[in-house]
Amino acid sequence: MNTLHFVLNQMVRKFERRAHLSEQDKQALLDLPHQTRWIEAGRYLGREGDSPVGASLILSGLAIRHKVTIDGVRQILSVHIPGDFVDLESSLLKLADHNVQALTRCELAIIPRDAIIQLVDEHPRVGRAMWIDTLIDGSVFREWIVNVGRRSARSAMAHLLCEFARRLEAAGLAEEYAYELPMSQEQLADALGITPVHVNRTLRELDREGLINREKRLIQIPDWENLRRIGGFNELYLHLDQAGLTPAEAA
Amino acid sequence: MNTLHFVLNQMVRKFERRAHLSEQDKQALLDLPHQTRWIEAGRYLGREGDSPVGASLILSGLAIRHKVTIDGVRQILSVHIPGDFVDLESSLLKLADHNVQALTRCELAIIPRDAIIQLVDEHPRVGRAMWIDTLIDGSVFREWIVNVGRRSARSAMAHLLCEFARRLEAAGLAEEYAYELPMSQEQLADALGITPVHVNRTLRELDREGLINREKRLIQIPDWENLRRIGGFNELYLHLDQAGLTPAEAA
DNA sequence: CGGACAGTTGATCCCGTTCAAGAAACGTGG
DNA sequence: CCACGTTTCTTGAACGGGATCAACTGTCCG
Repeated sequence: MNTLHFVLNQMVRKFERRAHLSEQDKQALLDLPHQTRWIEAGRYLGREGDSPVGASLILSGLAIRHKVTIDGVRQILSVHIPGDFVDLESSLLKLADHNVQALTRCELAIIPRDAIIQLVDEHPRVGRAMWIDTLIDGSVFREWIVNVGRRSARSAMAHLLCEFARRLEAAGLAEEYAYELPMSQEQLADALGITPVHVNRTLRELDREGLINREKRLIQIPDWENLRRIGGFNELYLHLDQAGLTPAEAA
Repeated sequence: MNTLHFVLNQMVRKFERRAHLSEQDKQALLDLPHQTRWIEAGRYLGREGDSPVGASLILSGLAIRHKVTIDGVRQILSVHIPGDFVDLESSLLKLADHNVQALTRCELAIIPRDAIIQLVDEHPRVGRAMWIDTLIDGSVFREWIVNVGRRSARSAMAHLLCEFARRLEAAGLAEEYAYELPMSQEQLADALGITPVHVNRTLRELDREGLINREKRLIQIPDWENLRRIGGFNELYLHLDQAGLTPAEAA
């Protein structure tokens, strides 16, 4: 089984736990017209102000959403992992309000806008499952606001590392306490709303205190409970019961 | 015509511009079972961790969403005005991930969770219009991330004031350049992720420079173009073509 | 071997915080 | 209508987390 079918089937199982899908619903999902494509790191999948063309399901690799302020400072809004839809909103909103960019080399299944609209019209339950995707996205954005708005750099960094750990694990892509974080310190800075220099100091501090171990961009968390406490991380907002896979599915 | 019918009809017209609604769709929206209720300022409509009971349509007054960090600091996530649905997510997610609180005395139409689910099942087009509501919510959250993450206090404040101006005007509730902002400086601080003391200084500075005029909590904007520039405000993210009323409707 | 980029470190600066206290506005009851 | 407690707003002084600037190190890769 190739990556595409693997991810599509994971998606169907994920959606099934959100809304009761009929056999036709499931088949319609699997039959979605799409084009699979590899995208190089750094390439844009969509730009602010563009008329969007369609949604992309990430098959492998990571993508980010970001905005750039009037004076050229970037803020990363979210990081997306395989199994995530990015730009589902672009099928229903007229203009993209942010940029979507490949963080690493990515394999995508690109689904035309019209196909999504037709699917949700004819299969309301599938529409509901996708709507829930959007709702969970919103929840993650809300937590991100708290992270950049009210947490110290140290706490925000701990929170971010905890979030990645749990999301990657829930997607069946990593063990909870060890994963690769394919972001430069500059990109982490843009995610946390601080400077790269301060990211460096914050990471070293967490490392020195034994809260994380770093080996290049591999992160290993030897003291989850304390990292969780420092970040004030409570995974409720990830809605993993509806966003992730069951442990059996992830295995 | 009372407030309820006025707001419901506005909502139907708003939704009509998002998805082509049949007469039955529109009637089903108007027939939604609900209970109208007055809520005192400060009362909670829902708390983090609660099992949600249903969505609320704001008929009058303002409501906010917020979260509180582990060390007791509050971050306001959004401010909602009449015509907004709050907690639409609560109908589809199992646990509330944030608090919803009345900012002023509020009149609400509370719609039970089951009624919403049934409505969107039987009327997919209505579901799509509501989904778009969620998507726009998400867009506003994203801009909020930029505001607390990457803008100076001065710029963030200017941006917030611009956002309120445009949203209130689009809802037909204020002229663009003058409106009441019924928030204490402490609440503004929690929205911007800064301290109340600094809110005070920031507001006075904008005032002194002639970018805003304040009379108690009335804000008047004599120099829109400059305030917009300082805030880096670009209303694209509000998706007003789908979120607001046409000028004729707002009148 | 060399050039580019990511990571590291030190010195100095500043935006926003903290603490404190006074002034104004507001609601409430007599 | 005034007295008075409470909340909100305002202002000053000192402090600190993170920014800024700059230089150096390591690493990858053609």
